[in-house]
Amino acid sequence: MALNKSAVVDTALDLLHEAGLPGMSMRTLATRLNVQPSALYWHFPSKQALLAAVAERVLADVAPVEAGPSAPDELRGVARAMRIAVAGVPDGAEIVALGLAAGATNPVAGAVARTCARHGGGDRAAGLTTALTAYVLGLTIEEQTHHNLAAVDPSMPRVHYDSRFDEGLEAMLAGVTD
Amino acid sequence: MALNKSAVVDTALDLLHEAGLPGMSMRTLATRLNVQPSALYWHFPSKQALLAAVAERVLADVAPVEAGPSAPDELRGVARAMRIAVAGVPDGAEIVALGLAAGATNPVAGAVARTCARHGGGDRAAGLTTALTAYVLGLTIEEQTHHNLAAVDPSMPRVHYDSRFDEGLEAMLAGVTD
DNA sequence: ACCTGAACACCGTTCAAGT
DNA sequence: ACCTGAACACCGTTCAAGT
Repeated sequence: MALNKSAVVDTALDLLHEAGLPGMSMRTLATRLNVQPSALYWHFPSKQALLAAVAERVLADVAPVEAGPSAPDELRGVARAMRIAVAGVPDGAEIVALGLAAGATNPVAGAVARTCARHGGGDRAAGLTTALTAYVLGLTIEEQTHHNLAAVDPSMPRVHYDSRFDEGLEAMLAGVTD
Repeated sequence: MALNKSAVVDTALDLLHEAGLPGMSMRTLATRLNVQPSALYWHFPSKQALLAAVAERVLADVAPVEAGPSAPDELRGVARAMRIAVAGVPDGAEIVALGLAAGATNPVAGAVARTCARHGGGDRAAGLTTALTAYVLGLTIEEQTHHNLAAVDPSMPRVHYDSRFDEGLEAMLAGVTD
């Protein structure tokens, strides 16, 4: 049975769930696929390109947001959908940041555009997309890094990122008056 | 002349400015310091601990923000000061995210607290700190990753992150009504 | 077209031993 | 206390050669 891109991405996601990014080397990936490491380079030009493909898979799993009663309600839903997809795979936030930097299409952009079409404020769509995306990725990168550090050093204080995420999101949506 | 922590951090920052994170290995660092790689492990328990110390140095360079006429004005200044410090060193955003995850004190927290003390809204101080910090780091990580990719593949389309940063920041401060 | 085998040029980290 | 020397167990990537 021949190797192909999507089988490689599948197995990469398996390894990520088992041991995170440090456990997913081109060599462990090749071993899992019963192939030599060099075989992967026929399908992907580099590990970064492979990770970008993983990022696109993760982004494809961002749940669509149905129409809501207000713009803040819908945008809250968009941000949470992005966070759930990205936090669902170990080191997923870092991988998705790489993917977006490499030019992957950001599903938040379309969702924000639809919200602005329904509730107005289309002139701020680009800014809102940047703000929500960078916020979700920034906080989740910190969270997943913290998780990796705490796994090695259990004396580290626990931090509750889910409630911090909601707090920060509400502050963003509320804005600052004066 | 004996080695010490701050000399190691100094030289690490030199190497980061010359070649970014990929160019700053424990081995290149040791070579630059005329020492064996293993010598570094007397001063720092791991490379991550060393990078956390680099992060604290970067965070110490966040410029303090003077009192302004309004809360949004001050918070804009806080976010920009954070961005300037972090974007000023190659791969600085990723390093600072690691530092914060490891427990470094975030200068944005104090600055936001002072702004809330002056202009009110102290109940949102924690949320605003989380929102501004994660936003700055998230966008700057994407930017610096994009920069590293474009250095290897010059056919990549350029992106202007400075204007995107301002757009996203204004959207955050404005908030979403309805 | 797709993969093997073998190598190249690196990594972070450990640890006995020196001074 | 502070560092050397040498090793261990890995990396990503390349490339001739096979099928």
